[in-house]
Order: sequence, then structure tokens, then C-alpha cells
Amino acid sequence: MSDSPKARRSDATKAAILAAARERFGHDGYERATIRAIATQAEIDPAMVMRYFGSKEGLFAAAAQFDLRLPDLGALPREEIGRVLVGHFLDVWESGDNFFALLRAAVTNEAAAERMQQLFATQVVPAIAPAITDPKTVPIRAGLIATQMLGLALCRYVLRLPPVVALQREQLIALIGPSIQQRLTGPLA
Amino acid sequence: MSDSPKARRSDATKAAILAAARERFGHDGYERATIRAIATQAEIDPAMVMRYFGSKEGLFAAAAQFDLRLPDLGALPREEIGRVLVGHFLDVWESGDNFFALLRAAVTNEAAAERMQQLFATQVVPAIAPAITDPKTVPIRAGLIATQMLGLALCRYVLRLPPVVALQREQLIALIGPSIQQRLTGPLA
DNA sequence: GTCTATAATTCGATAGAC
DNA sequence: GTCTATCGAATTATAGAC
Repeated sequence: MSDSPKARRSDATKAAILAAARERFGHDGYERATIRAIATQAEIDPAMVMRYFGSKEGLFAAAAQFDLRLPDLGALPREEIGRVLVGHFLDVWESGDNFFALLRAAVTNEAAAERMQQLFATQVVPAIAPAITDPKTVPIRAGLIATQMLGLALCRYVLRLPPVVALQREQLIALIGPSIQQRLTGPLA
Repeated sequence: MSDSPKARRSDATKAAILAAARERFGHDGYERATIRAIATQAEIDPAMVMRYFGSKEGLFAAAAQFDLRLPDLGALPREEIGRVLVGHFLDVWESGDNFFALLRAAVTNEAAAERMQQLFATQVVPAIAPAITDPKTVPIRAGLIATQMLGLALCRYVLRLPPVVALQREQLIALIGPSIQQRLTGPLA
């Protein structure tokens, strides 16, 4: 076979670099995460990072690719959408470091902030649009939902405010799900 | 007088450094804000920063002192508390760079994150406690309010999501005030 | 009190041997 | 493809002249 344990070593190395990069960018943010630290964690030479990704920015661009995998909300009972949405975001956040790499970087890096705006416009807005009756209110409702969900991510995983950390998954769904539901299908003000 | 225009020069210099530090920390975050840039903006020598504050960390600690000046909620009509709170936070955020210096730094700096937790525990929780009937629910309600308000600050001023930026002060109060009111005086779930 | 000069690190990036 | 060696720039911080 062309796929012996050592074949395609470069792909495995590349994947290891990306995994380490997401973890370092996620923990430390863009500027504190160093190519040297990423390489050490991936157990490869720092020069390989440059060879594969060209620059630190190139590495971040590759590591910050992100798919929220938002479900088709149109296929759900209307009253459950809010809770499903909260549960889905919790799943995504706790599934890896990808998202926090982007969030932490976006706070101090302009390019990362723009990627966050793109992610909002190309994934969040289209995904929730089917659940909203009046198309004119889609951007505002999406924006308000973003403030609540990103605020939850910020307080729980980044700032680690004790009462927010203490809440368990089911409690968070029960507490915040109805608020999201209200932003989707309730009156705006 | 002992207070001629050039007297107490050191105090004025110190204040100028702190003002510049808040602006640079607020715009760039902790790591990208350099002592050189802060000194240039304050129109003084970089060495003076070290002389007055000892280190970059010392300067940040001095610059990140922050008073939310939350009003006495017990003195307000119960139904207005939510809207007043939102308006007050908008005032504070738009009154200077102090808060964003702390927020941006807290995302990539552990010490700053702990200061944020302190600010939550010593200012937010006590301030909203009088508005809440069941004392046992105070931390959870305060935590949920923090997720909504910090999420708003994040999306509007840091990530600059277009629909959230477009909303005007009065709209934000009308849209988010009732949600905060619900977190304070409504049923929890 | 103010500034010059510079020490001591650390970083991203490059060149080139093997 | 992988690694060694190192460059050049930028940083915080210090020492000391005036």
C-alpha cells in the first residue's frame, strides 16, 4: 500500500502543527502564542511551521478556519429552537480549541475580528433566518443572539466568572434557551 | 502659591502616562501595547514609565483600576431597573477606554482575568443584590446579567458586528433592558 | 526629574547543509 | 523533508550622566 505508517509524513506533521496551533492560539491569544511554543508542542522543528504555512499569520489563517455546523432550524419544532441552539453552541465550544483560538485572537487582532464578522454573516445569520418570520428583523435578532451567546462563551470559558462556570449544561439550556427563543420568535422590544 | 503652572510636574506626568496607557491597552490589548507607544502618546520618555510604575505589569495594574459607579438600584422603581442598568453600562463604556483596557487584557492575561472576576464579585454582585428578592439566586442572576452585558460590549465595541454597532443607545435600552429586568425580577428559568 | 545608551531577551523569519 | 545556525528587529528593563 502507499499508506504505510510512515507514508505521507508531511500531512501528519501539518495536522499536528494545526492542532498545536489551535491549542496555543486558543489558550494564549494571537500575540502570546509563539511559533516556537507551537512547534515544541507539536514535537517538530519551528522551521517546519514556516515551511508549511509561510508565516505566523498564514498559520493562524489555516488554524482559524471554523465551521459552526449549525443545524437546519427550519426542521425543528418552533418552541425548541432556542434550547437546541444553546445546546449546539455548548457542544461546539467544548469540542475543541478552534473557536477560542478565533475568539481570543479577535479581541486584539484586527484581521481575526474581521474573520469573526464573516463567520457571523455567513454562518449565524443564514442559519437562524428560517426561524424568523419577518425577514427585515433577521440581522438585529441575529446580532442580539450573538451578544448573548458570545457573552456566555466569554464569561464561562475566558473570564471564568464563578457563578457562570458553576452552571451545568442542562441548567444553561434551561436558563438561556428561552431567552434565545424570545430573540427569535418573540416581539423585538 | 506652591501650585504654579509647572509645580507638581510629576503628578501631571503620571496622570498623562495613565491616560495614554488606558488608551493603548484599550485599543491594542496587553501584549501589543508597548511602553514605547504609551510614552510617545503621553509625550514623555519611556524611561519615565519605568520610574513611576516599575514595570509594564505595574503600569497595567495602575491603569486597570476601575469603578463601575453602579447606582443604588434599591432607590429605583422596580420596573425601571433593567433599562437604567443598560443605560448606565453604555455610559460607562463610552466614557473612556478604562473598561476596554481591562476587557481586552483579561482575554489573554490571567492576572487581568482575575481582576475582572474581582470587579464582578465586589461591584456587580453587591450592586444588583438589593433588586433581587431571593438572596440565594443573586450570584446566578448576576452571572447571567454579566453574560448579556459583557457580550454586548464584546460584539459592539470589540468585534464590531455590524447589526450590533448599528443599534442606537435608545434602541439598545429598549431591546436589552427588559431582558436584564427579567434576569433580575423574573422567574429564573 | 529627565534623558541617553545599552543590556538581556525573545521573536519571526531566512539561508543552507544534509 | 528535516534540522542547525543565525539574522535583524523589537521588546522590557537597567545603569548612569546631567
